[in-house]
Amino acid sequence: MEETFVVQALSALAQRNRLQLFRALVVAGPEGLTPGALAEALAVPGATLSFHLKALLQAGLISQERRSRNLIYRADYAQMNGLLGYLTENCCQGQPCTALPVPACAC
Amino acid sequence: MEETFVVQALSALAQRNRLQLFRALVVAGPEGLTPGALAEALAVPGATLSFHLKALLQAGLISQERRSRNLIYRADYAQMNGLLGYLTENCCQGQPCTALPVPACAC
DNA sequence: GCCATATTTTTATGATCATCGAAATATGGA
DNA sequence: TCCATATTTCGATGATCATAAAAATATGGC
Repeated sequence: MEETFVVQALSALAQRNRLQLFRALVVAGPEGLTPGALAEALAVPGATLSFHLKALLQAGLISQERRSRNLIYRADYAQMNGLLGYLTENCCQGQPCTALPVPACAC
Repeated sequence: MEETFVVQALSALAQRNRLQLFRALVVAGPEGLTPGALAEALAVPGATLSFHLKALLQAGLISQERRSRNLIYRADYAQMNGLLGYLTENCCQGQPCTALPVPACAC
């Protein structure tokens, strides 16, 4: 995993609106959510929401699919797991650590 | 875990210098590293380094201890694990997921 | 007490980010 | 084709961040 990608992904998550957005999508699971549903859930104006969804999308943390008139956003669990794993890589030079279970979400 | 803390921690990690700093401390393990060693390892001026160490410290991701003339910085593994767990909390409403192993580093 | 070393704080500058109203665009149905 | 709905892009504003030189501070040894 690229350091540049990791920084971008962490930047994307390091903001209240976007963190809530991402978590909502993580909880929603494979069905995902539309911008409309998210805007209502988080009580954020459409333009602001779109701005933040774009950031998460460009960071590769969520995906977008058109479903007729709606868009559907979903969390990208693979990227998320890669990101989490990166932070603990080579922890303690392997020495006194419990073998690092990379956090897995297999939705 | 507080959302405010999570955002601050993610912000702290969402920067190249700080990410490298944190990872270096994660790899270093319980012995930690001094600012001098870190400055040399990352090739960053002292003032810049100190600025970033402070951010990680205030975010609770690392700890500081004075050891005579040197300071020693260490990664805070508990906070890191809490942070990682937060991102996957309530994933997919519990449904089709492999039970979430929270990533553990027990250094 | 005084010096050398290690580290932090101050300060200034330029760069990037968050917000959201208004305008623009896409989509499906009539 | 034309309208209504869903969503995004544009644009302006204020706020926050990264950098690093220079000055300030802490520590231990002499």
